Amino acid sequence: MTAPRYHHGNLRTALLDAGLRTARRHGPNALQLRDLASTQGVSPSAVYRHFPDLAHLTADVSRLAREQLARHLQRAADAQPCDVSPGTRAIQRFGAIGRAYVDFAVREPHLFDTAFLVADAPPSCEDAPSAWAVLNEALDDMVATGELAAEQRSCATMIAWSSVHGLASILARGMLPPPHEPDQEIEGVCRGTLRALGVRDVRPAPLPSADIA
Amino acid sequence: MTAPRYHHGNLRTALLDAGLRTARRHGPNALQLRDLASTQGVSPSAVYRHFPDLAHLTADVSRLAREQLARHLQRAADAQPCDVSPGTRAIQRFGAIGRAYVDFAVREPHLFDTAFLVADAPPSCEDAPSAWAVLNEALDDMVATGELAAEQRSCATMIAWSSVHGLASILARGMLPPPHEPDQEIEGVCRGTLRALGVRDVRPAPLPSADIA
DNA sequence: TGTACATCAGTGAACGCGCGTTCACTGATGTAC
DNA sequence: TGTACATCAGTGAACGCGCGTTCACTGATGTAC
Repeated sequence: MTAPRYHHGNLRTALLDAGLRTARRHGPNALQLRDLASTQGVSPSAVYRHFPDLAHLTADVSRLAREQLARHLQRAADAQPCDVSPGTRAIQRFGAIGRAYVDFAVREPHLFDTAFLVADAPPSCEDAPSAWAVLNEALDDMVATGELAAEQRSCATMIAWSSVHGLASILARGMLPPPHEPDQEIEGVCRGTLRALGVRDVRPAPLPSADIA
Repeated sequence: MTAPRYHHGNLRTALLDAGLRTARRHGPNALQLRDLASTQGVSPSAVYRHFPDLAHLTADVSRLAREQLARHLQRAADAQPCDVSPGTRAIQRFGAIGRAYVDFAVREPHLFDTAFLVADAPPSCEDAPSAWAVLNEALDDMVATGELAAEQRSCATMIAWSSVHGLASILARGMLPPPHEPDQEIEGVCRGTLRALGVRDVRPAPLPSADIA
């Protein structure tokens, strides 16, 4: 146990991490300046050494949530097997990303909400990694391997993102009237997305469900 | 001008209407009990004659927002021309509903947020009309006219709802990095949805943009 | 190597606010006889 | 047709709370000479 020191040493990062934990457990509305300060054993005003106000802190917590999502997507894509043709692999990676997106939302609904909250301030830097980039790289790979027609490419980002983001939102917020079978809905939507893009129906290999946070 | 009476006469409805206006202008987080009471010239405690607490009031405002959405969808479907074959008409109605869904979200983002907020209490009654029902009737019509294969029917609701809800959320919350051309994204996603469902690519007739609220 | 000093990163008390909710109450309404 | 009375729908004051933010301050750190 380290004794509490006058200088925290890493307060900014510690506040963001604590904010991410709070948001994950209780949703983005639970992000409170005084509360976060107290989790670090620090007075409320200390926060103002590192953030102009709560809105900016919140915006960065939101960004961290998006980055976690992006890493989750990237991991899912990278976990796909290599011992298949490049085209098949590209499709499998794409499918894995879509499923991981929904998986993230279902398993961490508060974090998903946090990632896409409407912020009152801009984040302090750009998303790194960026979920948007992960998706687009996967689409580019499908074009490169000839699995996705080039003339479909410009609409493909929105077609894929919309369907998967919509499904994720619907499931995460419990908007579906029961009875429903989430796994079937997910498969149905993912296969539908492939048809929308005119891509072969290849399913990704199932993954061991890795921890998210 | 009617003089303020001791008995309001219609306070419950008036509070919900005021709540809907507030939510529309400032978002669901702006719904405050004291504020709503004061818009009706009534003391805060009067609200408790009609609602157990703010959460229940909020849940009903959310329901009203969903009902407005449902009416907007129904109007769009009903405005499609009749002088075409039943199958073509069914597809056009379906397309009109999807576009109206996105149109609602883009033109009334706060109302859209309100419609799908995660409520702490149940609404006092079921949605009437219900957007879910409007969508499913349109899909049933496409099956009835032979435009949608019966074996696609079970997944069709989620395929359609997901893509359109996702696009609506993305546009309403300004999540798309510029530059973007909303109208093109909408057309792209709607046509993609038809491909996902294996339905002929028929576009709905453009509509005069009616008032929403 | 020691020391003065600027700078950085905290403290702690207070401000001002508005929130949802409760409580004992009173004014208005409608119904039974 | 008038009147007593139960019921309904409000009032108004207060409670208790916790929030974000500001301010003058002090303790710790690191650098120049």
